[in-house]
Amino acid sequence: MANKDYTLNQEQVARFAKAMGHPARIAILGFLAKQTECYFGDIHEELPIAKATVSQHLKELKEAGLIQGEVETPKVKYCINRENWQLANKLFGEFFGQCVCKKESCCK
Amino acid sequence: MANKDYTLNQEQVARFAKAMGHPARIAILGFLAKQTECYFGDIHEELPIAKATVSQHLKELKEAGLIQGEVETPKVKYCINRENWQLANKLFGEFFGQCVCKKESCCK
DNA sequence: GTTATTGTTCGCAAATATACGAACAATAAT
DNA sequence: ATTATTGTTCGTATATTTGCGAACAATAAC
Repeated sequence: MANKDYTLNQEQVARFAKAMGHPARIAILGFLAKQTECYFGDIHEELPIAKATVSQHLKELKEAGLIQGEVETPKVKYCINRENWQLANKLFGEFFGQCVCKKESCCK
Repeated sequence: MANKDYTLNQEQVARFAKAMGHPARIAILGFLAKQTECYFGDIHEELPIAKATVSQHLKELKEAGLIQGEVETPKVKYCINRENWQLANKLFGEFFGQCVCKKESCCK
């Protein structure tokens, strides 16, 4: 084992990836990405899961920084966190772009 | 709840993302992406975890299709699965690109 | 003050994920 | 045949994730 520990970049990419690692959360993000109107109820209607579960997924996405929410009593409005969305886009782009295997395979 | 179920695209993105949702696996992918020589021992040396755990992470990455391995007794050579790497790159690019929040925020 | 609406939080159960050491498998070297 | 090298698999322990219904909170409407 070498110098141990992971870089901040690796941790950040993994954090974003982990948040995106469930179809329901991908569906939520995709839904939010396509609009500017975005209430909890609308999101819930799009998904085949209970509202408690939806709320939990939203919480995880929020903690990962990919979305944000604001209360408009009695509703709650969610949307993409634009800044972190762009950061994630950049990090994933760099991550995939670093592969030397663009033209030739490594293994056979 | 609407039409239920997730699309194949959503499932695939989530599957790739889930596989990338751990710093050790991000480190492994990053390491592999930068070379054409890539034996288990080299990967293990880069990581702060036991070989059994490394082997397990490699298995997950292989099952997700992001890497592939071939035995060169007594060693095992791993590398990026070029085809799926490019697919992942494409899917993530499209995913992040679909956001309408490129120039204006949705929420305040 | 009830009642209705909209979401969140709590408590729980079941399933997965993470990590490790020990045992094992396959070959090569002695 | 023993021994050494390189990884995988097994068994196990612990932690996290996923999912749900029920209870709760915050307003608004009556």
